[in-house]
Amino acid sequence: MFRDKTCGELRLANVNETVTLAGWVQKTRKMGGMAFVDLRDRYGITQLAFNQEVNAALCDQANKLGREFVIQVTGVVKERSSKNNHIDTGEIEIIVSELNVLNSAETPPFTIEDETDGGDDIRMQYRYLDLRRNPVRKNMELRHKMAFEVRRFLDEQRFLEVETPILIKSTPEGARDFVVPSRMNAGQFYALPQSPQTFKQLLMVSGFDRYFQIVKCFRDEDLRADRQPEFTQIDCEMSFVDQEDVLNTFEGMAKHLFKYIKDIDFNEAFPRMVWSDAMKYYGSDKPDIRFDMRFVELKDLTVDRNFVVFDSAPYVAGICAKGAAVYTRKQLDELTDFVKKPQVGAKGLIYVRCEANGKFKSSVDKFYSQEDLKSWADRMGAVEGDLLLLICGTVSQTQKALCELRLEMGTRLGLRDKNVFAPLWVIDFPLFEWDEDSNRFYAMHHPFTSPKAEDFALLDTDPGKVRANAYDMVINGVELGGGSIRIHDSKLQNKMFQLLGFTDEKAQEQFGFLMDAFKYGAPPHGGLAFGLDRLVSLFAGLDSIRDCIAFPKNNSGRDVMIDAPAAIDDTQLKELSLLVDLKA
RNA sequence: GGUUUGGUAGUUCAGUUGGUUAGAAUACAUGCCUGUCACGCAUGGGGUCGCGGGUUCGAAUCCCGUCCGGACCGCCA
Repeated sequence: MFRDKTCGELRLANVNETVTLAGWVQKTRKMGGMAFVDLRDRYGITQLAFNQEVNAALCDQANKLGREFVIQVTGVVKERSSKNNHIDTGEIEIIVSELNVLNSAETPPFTIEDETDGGDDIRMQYRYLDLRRNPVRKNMELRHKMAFEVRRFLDEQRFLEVETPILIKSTPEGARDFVVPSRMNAGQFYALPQSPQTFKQLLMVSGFDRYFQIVKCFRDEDLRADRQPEFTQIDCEMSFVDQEDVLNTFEGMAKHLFKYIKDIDFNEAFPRMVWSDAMKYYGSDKPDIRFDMRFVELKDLTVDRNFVVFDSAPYVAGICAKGAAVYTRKQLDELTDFVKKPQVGAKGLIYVRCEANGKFKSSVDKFYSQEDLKSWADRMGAVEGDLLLLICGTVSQTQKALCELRLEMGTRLGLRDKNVFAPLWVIDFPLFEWDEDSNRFYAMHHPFTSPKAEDFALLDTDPGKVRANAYDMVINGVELGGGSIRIHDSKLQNKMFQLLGFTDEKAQEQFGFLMDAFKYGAPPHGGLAFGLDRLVSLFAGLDSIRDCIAFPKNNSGRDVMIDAPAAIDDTQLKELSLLVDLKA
């Protein structure tokens, strides 16, 4: 046995016990006649004490230990004469009688401490060392605990975890597929699943009733702080349910996680917001409702004052930043620069300060009277000390820019506390999205999403107006999960494929197996999928999902530790019947 | 594909208007130190200033190209 105790568990109660510990050398403090070694494992740090007078040879041996050496020690637990209340084991230390170096270690390229001196790049290259650090390890522990609680909750709800294949078929809709060449079927390719969507629907046809899977999904798209090419979904599907059932079940799961992970009780039901309102008031389908600052339309109050910018814009709207009238010219210029960044895309920013005695100071005083400005302020619910920020342009441009500005102001005004959680459901998404480039409709969610029954008639007349039985769970402006009630009727599914521009042949080729399955008694069903990585990073207050993934990819989709992706041998290529043309 | 920002010691960074031998902190090594826990003190080693080209008497610094990171837009049913 290498050890009988861990480095995190010894207390005053253990004094005089003889124990054996094993772990890594965090730090040595050489005091001449004595030496202290901090021994670290997953569970904590325990101080080892050595004394020249007690055992000179052992003390010399301790003085030779380097950072991250792996050692095993045996000794007696003693109360410290000077205690350290910063660590759990700070009241005791081990008077070592036996020291065994299990393995030496080269000096690591960065410090293995909570506040490391290593940058992101080097930490990723030596991720196995980074994972020794408390903050990273704690994220992995949280992830484990959350996945565990998800399984516990869903098991109690009689969900069945079923594994679905990773090597499947490429589909043209949606994200780009990662593709795997088949050796035995020359010239043919598997695709890795973007989600187990069709399989979970088939499981409903199989009568599995309630399915879930914590599963890796793959999308070959550019990365972001909250997007990795391979990521983990909590994928769920239920039969004989309507939208209300699905929402209630998974609101229950979210509340379960908040309760058992963060000890937060949500007594109220999560608010529901229809998609059109989310866009109208927040300019986003994933609004951060930790703070209000809703958009207010002002077009009708701004016309006919010879201000061409507003007069020529189809849409004028603003937000009211509470207490921000104190903003200086410099700060306002910063905000103007912010909205004019190409990523935000506004042409400019109009401000109105609500000053003392009902006076207004604005960047458009030349065009608008105090009464005009007051009418804006009144509609926006502004009071003395508030700052109005207005943007104009097309509806979609303005919504996007104002959304970014709203979030920026929320951050600046300290309204986005990471310890406050504001969940909601966004519902009634449009079924279709028009794509200008290809001049056709795309499914906003996916082609299996059912239209709302009351909008059936619009399918033929005005497909763009059809609403779907689709929903997203949004917390603090993060889309954590989404799903829909599916189509379970093969005729309706055929119609959807038609509207999406599939020929019968193409639909049969791509999804024939699903259409066939629907002929054999498909139950009404629906479900959703949560992003586990996002859920964990939200709970941990992380800036990037990378921090809760053990071995993540970098911004360019590379694993810098194992240096993947990489070229493969010609023999491998030949086996796979592949030719590489880098110029193509 | 685009916007933006960075690359200088093992690591994190500073480096002014182009000008002497490129600095700091930390890590590392050596010595001293008997209650440290961010131990302390002293000494020391450590640099292809990402790479290539150009301008110049002179380039870490300016210009062009290129490679590699970060954030974001497009993209992500």
